[in-house]
Amino acid sequence: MATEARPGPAVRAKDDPGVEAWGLMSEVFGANRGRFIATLSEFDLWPPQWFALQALDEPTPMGKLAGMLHCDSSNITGITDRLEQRGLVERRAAGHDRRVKLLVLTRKGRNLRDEIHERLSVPPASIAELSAADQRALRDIMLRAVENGANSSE
Amino acid sequence: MATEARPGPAVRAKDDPGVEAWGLMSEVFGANRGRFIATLSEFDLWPPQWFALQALDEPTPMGKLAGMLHCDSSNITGITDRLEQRGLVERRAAGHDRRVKLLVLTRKGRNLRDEIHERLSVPPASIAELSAADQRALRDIMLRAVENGANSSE
DNA sequence: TATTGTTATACTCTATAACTATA
DNA sequence: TATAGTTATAGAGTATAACAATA
Repeated sequence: MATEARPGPAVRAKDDPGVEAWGLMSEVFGANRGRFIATLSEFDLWPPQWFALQALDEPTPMGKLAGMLHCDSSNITGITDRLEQRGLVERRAAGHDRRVKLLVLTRKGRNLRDEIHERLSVPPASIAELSAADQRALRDIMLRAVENGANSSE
Repeated sequence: MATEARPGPAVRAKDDPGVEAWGLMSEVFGANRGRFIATLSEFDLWPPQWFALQALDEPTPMGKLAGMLHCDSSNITGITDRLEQRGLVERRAAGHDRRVKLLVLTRKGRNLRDEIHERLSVPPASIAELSAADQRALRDIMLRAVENGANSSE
């Protein structure tokens, strides 16, 4: 059996622009991790608490939030407790099913979410220093990528 | 003082391709979080352990690794303990300064790092389904971005 | 004196399993 | 019976402060 006959992913990577692009994107994102953590820490938020605030665009059952955060439902209890103590979210009855509790952002929670979102939306130097043409091209490609994601099964 | 006179970041965002591009990149990355966590979990690794394996390209003082992972040195002790128990890294004397301990990947650690890297390097559908031209353009733009990052102070 | 890595402490996140209350 | 959320538990990550060994 000739192992060279059918190149594996590691070999293909060098010729595959998609793999290369994804690797470079990961690098740019990795370089941004420090600022991300530092920003949340300024607001006394742990990453999962931020993910929760960000996910609560509309009243959301706790179990559904667990799915969005890719964690067990039991964790959502604690995360919610701490956000609720700070007055950032509320537990609300669901009406149709008395087992379900809907999480809702308070006014204070919405304000905090918007403030942090604005801070994190500032692009890092690696992106901000691209030429205007590159920035526009990148935006357009990413728009198409997000469309792909929306149509994907996952 | 007219608050409308000088639009803030939130207003600028809609006209700024860099901000838009960064926001969309964040969206693509966020959508990939589930696969990232699931992949590490397959190998019984927590994210910080993976970041450590990934950072250890060469023998590295523990304090320097703490800087790379943006955490306190005291955490590196525990993370290293667990990686060392599994035979993935080694603590080695530094020679010139007997306070310093260098962390080195073992053969087993290098193999595991390469295997995981190969898995994570597969682009998500949102990127893989872009046209060949878009993938090449994205790769080229990201190459310039990474260059920017390398030249940046941060 | 200052620095490297460790230990002790306290808090948060994480999954699993057992539980309550609903359905 | 099955499901939504809680509690209990144990292991992992996190920062702070105090410490030993070394510089």
